[in-house]
This record gives sequence, structure tokens and C-alpha cells, in this order.
Amino acid sequence: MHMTDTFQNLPAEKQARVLRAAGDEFARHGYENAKMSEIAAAAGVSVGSLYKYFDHKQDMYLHVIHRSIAEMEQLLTILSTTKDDILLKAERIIREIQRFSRGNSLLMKLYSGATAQNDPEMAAYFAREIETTSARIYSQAIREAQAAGDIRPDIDPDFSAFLLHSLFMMLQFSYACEYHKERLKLYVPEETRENTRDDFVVEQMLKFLKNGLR
Amino acid sequence: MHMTDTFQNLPAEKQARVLRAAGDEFARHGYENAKMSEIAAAAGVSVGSLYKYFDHKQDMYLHVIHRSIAEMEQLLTILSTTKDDILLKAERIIREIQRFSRGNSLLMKLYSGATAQNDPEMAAYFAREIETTSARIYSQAIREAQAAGDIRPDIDPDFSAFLLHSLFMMLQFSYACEYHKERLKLYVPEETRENTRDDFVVEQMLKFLKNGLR
Amino acid sequence: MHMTDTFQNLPAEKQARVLRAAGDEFARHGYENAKMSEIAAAAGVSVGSLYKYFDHKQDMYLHVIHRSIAEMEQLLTILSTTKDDILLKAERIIREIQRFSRGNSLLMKLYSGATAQNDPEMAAYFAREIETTSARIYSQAIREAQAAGDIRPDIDPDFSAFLLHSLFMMLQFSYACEYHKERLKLYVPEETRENTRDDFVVEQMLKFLKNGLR
Amino acid sequence: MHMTDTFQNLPAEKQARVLRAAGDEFARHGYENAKMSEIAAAAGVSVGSLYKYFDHKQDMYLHVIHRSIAEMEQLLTILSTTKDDILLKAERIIREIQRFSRGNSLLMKLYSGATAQNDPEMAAYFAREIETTSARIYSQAIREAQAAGDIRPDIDPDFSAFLLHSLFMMLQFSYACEYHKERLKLYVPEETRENTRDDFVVEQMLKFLKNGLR
DNA sequence: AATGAATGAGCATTCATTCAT
DNA sequence: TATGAATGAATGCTCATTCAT
Repeated sequence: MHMTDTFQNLPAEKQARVLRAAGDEFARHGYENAKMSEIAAAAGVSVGSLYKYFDHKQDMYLHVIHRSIAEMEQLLTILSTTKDDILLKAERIIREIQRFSRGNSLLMKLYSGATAQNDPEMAAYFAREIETTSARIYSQAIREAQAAGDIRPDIDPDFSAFLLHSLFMMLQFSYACEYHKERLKLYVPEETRENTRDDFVVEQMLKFLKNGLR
Repeated sequence: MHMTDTFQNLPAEKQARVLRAAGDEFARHGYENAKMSEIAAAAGVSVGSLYKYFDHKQDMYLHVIHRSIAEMEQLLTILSTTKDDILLKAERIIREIQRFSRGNSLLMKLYSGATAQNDPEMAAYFAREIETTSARIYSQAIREAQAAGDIRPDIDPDFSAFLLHSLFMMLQFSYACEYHKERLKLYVPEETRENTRDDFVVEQMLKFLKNGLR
Repeated sequence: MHMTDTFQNLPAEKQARVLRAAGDEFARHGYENAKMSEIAAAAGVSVGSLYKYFDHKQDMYLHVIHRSIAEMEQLLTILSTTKDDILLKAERIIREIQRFSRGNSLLMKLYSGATAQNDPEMAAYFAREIETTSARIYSQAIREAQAAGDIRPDIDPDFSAFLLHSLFMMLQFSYACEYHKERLKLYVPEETRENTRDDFVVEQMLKFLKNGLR
Repeated sequence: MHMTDTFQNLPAEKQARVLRAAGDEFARHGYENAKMSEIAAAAGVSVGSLYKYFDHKQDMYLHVIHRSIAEMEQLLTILSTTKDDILLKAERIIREIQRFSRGNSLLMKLYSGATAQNDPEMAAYFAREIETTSARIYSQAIREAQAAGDIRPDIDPDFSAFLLHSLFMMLQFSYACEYHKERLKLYVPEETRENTRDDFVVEQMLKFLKNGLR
């Protein structure tokens, strides 16, 4: 894959240190403006070592994204592991997004940066790396809900999975990324009490998911 | 604003030529990798002239985004100018998104790039520049639809405007940007006949908007 | 010479305006950092016109120096026009330097800049342009003073003219140029009352000129 | 200070090589016209390395000046280390100036360039860097000479130190810098035999210092 | 003659990548 | 394996000079 054998043989702690440093740098400055030297300094290793671990900056980025996916997919466990009603699951996901996105804003920025990648190769690679599992799990959850009668049978499970996940993606970004935070503010002004706003978002989003606009 | 007097006094044709070249370059390679020299060459002017027109690369980028907004806001006229039922409007918007995003994919990439901007100043600036009008018009349209009884009265018009627009944004990107095109494919495989897929998207999306999941 | 016919045929007022603007710019920023565009703006003419008046930036600089010499040579009239004792003349020159250098610091900076010119051609040209008259008049004044018995006959009039003028040059710079102002402060701290310090300089310098160190 | 740790840790030979190359370039072309690429080439290192050693061109210049001061202050040891009569010291200084300035003309040009610096910050910095020691030592020497009865007591030691040093500065430049070499020629034509002229300068200057004009 | 837009060579600076130790 | 100094191509930006109007 992207990393070298040398990296794989590193003590787990060192691997983690390097990946954390790289993730931070990429999230904070974007791929283009991220500096290998900064990553090295933050990880407490030399630039030379970085190039022993990864052949190129891009390989490192690819690997960082790759590793970050696992963290992001925590959210999906809500969908796949319990047997609750789909709207209950949705509520738990939304609340989890609020908590998780705020606490892992760098991860979200990394995600957001990946979605806007200009290089077609990288973009396609990322999409498949990041979204394949989501697509599968969301579709599956909807299918199950349809089987259980929780979701009406006349909508396409895959496409509604796409829509559902789209909304959740936008919500994730809205709690972590500058542009989207600002954007949300334009629709829903910040409240003094964050809780109130969060509850409001949960409530309204569920209404919308449940019954649509009409 | 961003551009100099010199630029303003330029023949409209030349202004357009420069902005088109810049827009293309920024869309294709992203802000960081866009080269002033490439823009100059593509516009058929000298680098020096570019710097007579804009003080910095960033000013040029800002202005290109600024100008692109007007083009993107074409879509909004569907919402604001007719008196149709909101779902009829939605249908027309979705079809328009399919047509417009495919035909102006560079514009969409520009938009997508702007939403992922890492610089907080720029991100916030973009958000307000780009989204303020959307926010107003979507919210307004929903309010009117509520007044007309086309949308149920118990949902918050601003937040549902946010959700509606979020879905449309994602749809726009899904027809133009690499990552999102790939992502959509994971949910809804491409068909031989593009029309069929487009109709399918329209139909399913309207269903979702109308009645939600339940 | 340096300027074109076009410049010569200009109304005197315009010529003056251009030269003043150029002199200011060259004095303030030095030859290298002086910008033709700034000069044009300050003079209220176009860059194009500047190049109708002078073929190159350097020609303009040369001419500005050339014209400035006349102003600087005002000081020399003290030496050449009166019949006073040489030390009386010296006193008047010193006082005049104090007044003139403070009031024409840009002119002094121009002078200082010319003496440090790196280009050998320009440096040699400047030296001859600027110093020829000084050399002649100082030498002449000393010779006359020797004839009048005011200066002892056993010193070389030309070389002592060189030394005398050297001291006056340094004094000029000490009232106008950053480096030399700072340098003087290291030897003679600034006083609250400028007059006191000026009188002190006059008195001490005359003592030194008159009797030397011994 | 100005240089980085990387530079400090360099083998002395390499440090010297870089500083010599930089000093030459700055002296020959002045700060503005000095090219980093030329310095790199002359020093046999890459441009990139230069920027590892110094953060900016200006830092390099500052450091070059800083280091040059030590060399120039060699002259001062004549004043501070022996117990000779002040005029004997002066004679030795003058002869040393003649020898040293001819042999280190680039150093002198560097010095001359520094005194004409237009930037007030840099000029003030240079003045204090370069002249503080001179001011102290010249003043001190004069004070001692007054105590010893070699210099009359009724002149201010600091100010006469200023005058003395002013004359020596001008003399230094007169042997190394284009403008001043040319200027000296206007007062004292070059002789076929350099020695004769040098002796003449020594003799006349001492006369002047000893007894002044009268 | 005057204008000021256009030109493009030129330079400081950056940073991914290499390599000697 | 680790280091970090060395490299040099690449790029944003400047500004003297030109030239069409």
C-alpha cells in the first residue's frame, strides 16, 4: 500500500505519533499547504525518516485518510449494530455527529478536504476508500427498515441512503468546517445555549426525515 | 473590491477572457496549484497585466468566486420568480441542476473548492458571499409554501431550507466534482442511458422531499 | 546631456515639478528602490511622459543630481564671495550647514547616496560633477587665506582643502542622514536644546580647525 | 542573531566561504543589486542552503556587516593597545588605512554602502553596530592624550574624537571607493609613485591634526 | 506631446525530495 | 535505521521600459 515496510515495523506508538502529526497538518492547512518539515517536527522525527516511512507526501496523505476512515466509521456502528427503529437510529447518529464533529474537527476538515480534492485520481480513490462502507451500511439499514415496515416500501433504498447520508455529511461539516459553520449560521443563528440549538437541530431533522416537507 | 480600476476599465470582452481563464485554472487545479502564468497564457495577456488587474493571486480568486455566484444563482430564480407549488419548483430545480452542473462543471468545482477552503478568513468570506442569497431565497420560498398550505406548518422554515439546500448542493457536486460523482456511483450505478438515471433521481428525490422516509 | 529636448522645452514649472518629485523619490528610497511610477504620480505626469523627458531611469537620476549640485553649492558662496578671515567664513559655513542640512535633508540624502554609488561609471561621474567646484573653491579660499596670512604657509592648500571639505561633508550628513545622525549621537548626545548643541559644535570645530589637537 | 543554528554548526571553512561570497557580492553590487543566486554560486552552495543559513537576504547582509566590523576594528587596536604619543598613533593609523583600505576595498565599499543605507531602521542599526566601539576608543584615546598633556585640554574629547574619526573614515573611503577615490584626485592628483603620494598624505594630515590651519 | 496599459525578464523565496554520514 | 543538511526547480510578484491610442 502507501506506507513502507519500515513504517509497518515501527513501534505502534511511533506510527501513531507520525500519523497524528500528519493528520493535524493536513487538516489544518490542506494537502497543498501542509509541510513535510512541520509534520516531522510535530512527530518528533526527522524529514529523512518521513521519507523512509512513505515514498511521497501524497502517499502519506493517502494513508492518513485511509486510517482516518476507521475513526469516522464509528458513527456507522449505530446503524449496523442495533435493531432499533430507523428514526431512533437517526436521532442517535445526529446527536453523535454533533458530539463527534465538534470533538474531532480536524478529522472532519480532513474529510472535507478530501471531498474537494482536485486531482481526479486522488478524488476517485478517496471516494471509494471513504464512501464504500457508508454506502453499503446506509443502504442495508434502509433495506432492513423497509423490511421491518419502518420505512415505506415505495422508495429506492440505495438512493434514499444517498440522500440520508448526504444530509449527515453536510451536518458533520456544519459543526467542524469553517465554510459550513458559517453557512449554517446563515440559516439558523447561533444560540447562547448550544444545547438548545442542538436539540432543535435533532428535532427538526427528524421531522423532515420522517414526513418530508408535505 | 478586489479588482483594480484598470480591470474595471477593460473592454468587457477582455475582462471575460481573463475571468474565464482564471476560473478554469482555479477550478481545474485548485487555488494552490493554479499558476498565474497559466492564467495569463490562457487569457492571452502577460503576467504583468494580471497584476495590474488584481493585486494578488488571492484577490483574483476572490473575484472569480464573486463573479461565479451570479451564475450559480440562476438556479434560484426558479424558486423566486414563479408561483408554482413548491414540489413543482423542486422538480424544476433538480432538472436544472442536472443540466447546469454537467454543463458548468468547472463552476461547480470552484464552488466545491471554496467550501473546503482551509483559511478561516477566506472560508467565512466565501460562505457569506455565496450562501447569503440562497439562505434568504430558500427560506422565503418555504415560508410562502407554508402560507399556501403546500408545506406543513409544523416545521421550521429556515432549518428545512437548510436541509433542502444541502441536498441540492450535494446533488450539484454529484454531477460535476470527481469525489461526489464517484460517491453517487457507489449508491446509484451509472446507467447506459443517462436520461433514465436522471429521471430516476428526480422521481426519488421528490418522493423523499414530499413524504420523507416513513 | 541626460534629458531630452522635450524636457527642455517644457514649461519651467513642469520641469521643476518633475525634478522635485524625482529628487524626493531618489533621496527617500535610494536609486535602486526609487520607482518611476511613483515619480510620475508625484509629479502629476504619466510614466510615458517621464520616458519622453529622459531615456532611462539612470538619466533622470544623473540629471537630478546635476541639478541638485547648484543648490548644494550655495554653501560655497560663503567662501568665494566675501573677504572675511577664513575662520569667520568657516563659522558661517558651519552654521549654514546646520540650517541647510536640516532644511534640505532630502538633498543631503541624495548627496550621500551618490557618494556610495556602486557603479564605477556613475560614481566617477558624480564625483567630478559634484566635487570639482568644491575642490576648486576650497583650494582657492585656502590659498587666499595663506596669502593674507590667515593660514600658515607651510601646509599644502589643496590637501588641507580636502580635509576641510571632508569635515564639512561629514557634518552635513550628520544633520540629515540616518546613519550619520546616529553616529554623531554616539559621540555627542543630543541635548534638549538644539541651539546649545549647535553652538557647541561650532565652537569646538573652530577650535579644532584653528589649532588642531595640540 | 541573524544567522540560523544550521549556519553556526557549519564547518568554519564553509561559513567563511559563504560570508566571503556574500561580502563580495554586496560590496560589488550594493545590497539591492546583490543576487542570492550569485552568492550561492560563488560560495559553491545551493540557493536553498543559503536560506537554511539565513532567513532572508537582509539577515545575511546584516550578518556580513556584523562580521566585517571585527576586521575593520583592527585599525582601532593601534589606538588602544600602545602607549605612544597620540600623533605617533595617528601616523600609524593613517599608514595602516592606506595599506588596509587598498587591500580590503570590498570591505570598505561595504562600509560605505552601509553608511548610505536609506532604510532608517537598518541605518540606525548599522551605525550602532559599527560605530559604537570606534566612538568609545577614539574618545578614550583623546582623553588619555589630554591627561598625558599630548593634546590641549581645552577641547572636548568626544567631539574631537568625532572629528578625528570623520577624517579617518573619509580617508579610508578615499583609497577604496569609487566616488571618494575620484574626489581625492580632484584635490591631490595621483602621482606616478604611489609611495610619494602616501607619504605626502601622512605628512600633511599630521600637520593639520597637530596645529590646525592657523 | 501625453497617456497609461502592456510587457516579460528578473529575483527572492519555498519546499518536496535526496543523500552522505 | 535515523538524521538533517543540501538541492534546485518552481512560482508569485515587481517594475523599467515600450507602444498603441
